[in-house]
Amino acid sequence: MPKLVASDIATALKKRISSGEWIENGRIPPERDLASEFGVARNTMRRAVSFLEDEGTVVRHVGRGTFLTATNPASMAAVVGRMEGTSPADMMEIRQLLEPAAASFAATNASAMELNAVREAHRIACEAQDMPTFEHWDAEFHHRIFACSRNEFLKEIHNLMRILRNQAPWFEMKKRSFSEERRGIYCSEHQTVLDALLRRDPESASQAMLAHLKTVERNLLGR
Amino acid sequence: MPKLVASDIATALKKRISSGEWIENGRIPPERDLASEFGVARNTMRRAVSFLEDEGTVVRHVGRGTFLTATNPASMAAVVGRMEGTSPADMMEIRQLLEPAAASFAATNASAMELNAVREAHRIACEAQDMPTFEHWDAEFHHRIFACSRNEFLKEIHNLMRILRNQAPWFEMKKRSFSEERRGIYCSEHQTVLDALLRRDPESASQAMLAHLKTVERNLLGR
DNA sequence: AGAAATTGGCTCAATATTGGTTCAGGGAGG
DNA sequence: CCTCCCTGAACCAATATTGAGCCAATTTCT
Repeated sequence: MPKLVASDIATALKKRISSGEWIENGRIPPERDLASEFGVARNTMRRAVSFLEDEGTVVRHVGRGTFLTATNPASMAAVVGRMEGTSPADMMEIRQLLEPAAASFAATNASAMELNAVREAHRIACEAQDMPTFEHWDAEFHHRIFACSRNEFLKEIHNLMRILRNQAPWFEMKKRSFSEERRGIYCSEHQTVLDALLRRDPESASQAMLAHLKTVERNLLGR
Repeated sequence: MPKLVASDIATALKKRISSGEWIENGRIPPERDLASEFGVARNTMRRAVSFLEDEGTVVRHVGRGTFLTATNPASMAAVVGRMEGTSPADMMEIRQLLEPAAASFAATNASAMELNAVREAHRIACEAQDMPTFEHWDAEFHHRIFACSRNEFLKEIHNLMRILRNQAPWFEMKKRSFSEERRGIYCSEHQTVLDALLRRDPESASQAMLAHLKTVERNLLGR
């Protein structure tokens, strides 16, 4: 039997990590525990963990413990936290990437019932008499298109964008950029998108959505 | 068994919350009760609850109790929760939308230093002797490309994907799909992307990245 | 209205956990 | 014999948990 050296322990550790066992809190057991579990001295285990540390797989803090990088639950919350500072310009850029694709997916995947829901949101938005109502059904129109994209991840990203858009920097911006004329333009552009969806034409749907988003961006960011 | 720390309690709490046990009043038990139930001191439970508070999962009122939030932060947490169930197929679809764009942005926006960082990650990945190391620097390569895309929102979405990819359903899949031959292919594809970035050629960078992602998807989902 | 109980907010000293470091010894292989 | 690496132990410094007490806001009971 080959002798156990630190680098062997390191690869054994990596295997354990890959097994996902410690993913939960992103924290791996104390060196002393690991050492006894693997049947080696703490010194050896320390050197093994040091390999992982050099690789960047792991970070250590005196008194706190050793943590997997980019996996701890706090990081998820941190991501969301940082997202709250997203600039409208950045988000609009990404919307122009995702939303035409969502429209394209919807054109091929949506059920008749789902398309009806999209049409309904469009109709109510067009008939809305005040800005909050219009805005709500405008958002709903976009949301329902994502809803029939058949991609859960895409849907959740849109939910994120939706939440972010209801926060501080957007609120004023939307108010500033709104006008009766623009509402009319939005409605007709939505109509174009909707028509493409009903024709089951992914390419047109994607193009129409992109055109619409460019209009929105122009109004919002004032170019 | 490793010691129970506040963050562990926090994740345990989150589980209890998402199990819907306290949904009725939207109120969770007093700290003192929770502390004794989980077998920790009140101070520790307080710190655990503070995590949830920071995340916005919960609001506290002196004399009244602690309540689940029905507003923005909670829905944000819900989004994150639902995202954890994202299927690899869905995510790969979105990666193919976002990552070529990131590469394209990077080609035009990256500083020379940032490109060096990308090259460095590529080099280490190519020289890696074992799978975890390769995987780490492979991920780092992609991450650094996003890092110089100059779009904060895009970067954060990628952070999300990165975290999700470190969770359960992906682990086996990655292990299954790995082979020495494939590693070689990935390295050469990365090289193509890197070359395009260094040439400052957005179009080629985007195409190369897309081609790479299609390879990854094929290997991962087994077509 | 007023008293009592409940509940979160806060502080503090004592204790425990955990990574960081060092050192003396032992065993395997050249 | 010498080198290399592991073992075992002790101690340090950073951080966390404990357990207790008191306060302030709120609710509930009298």
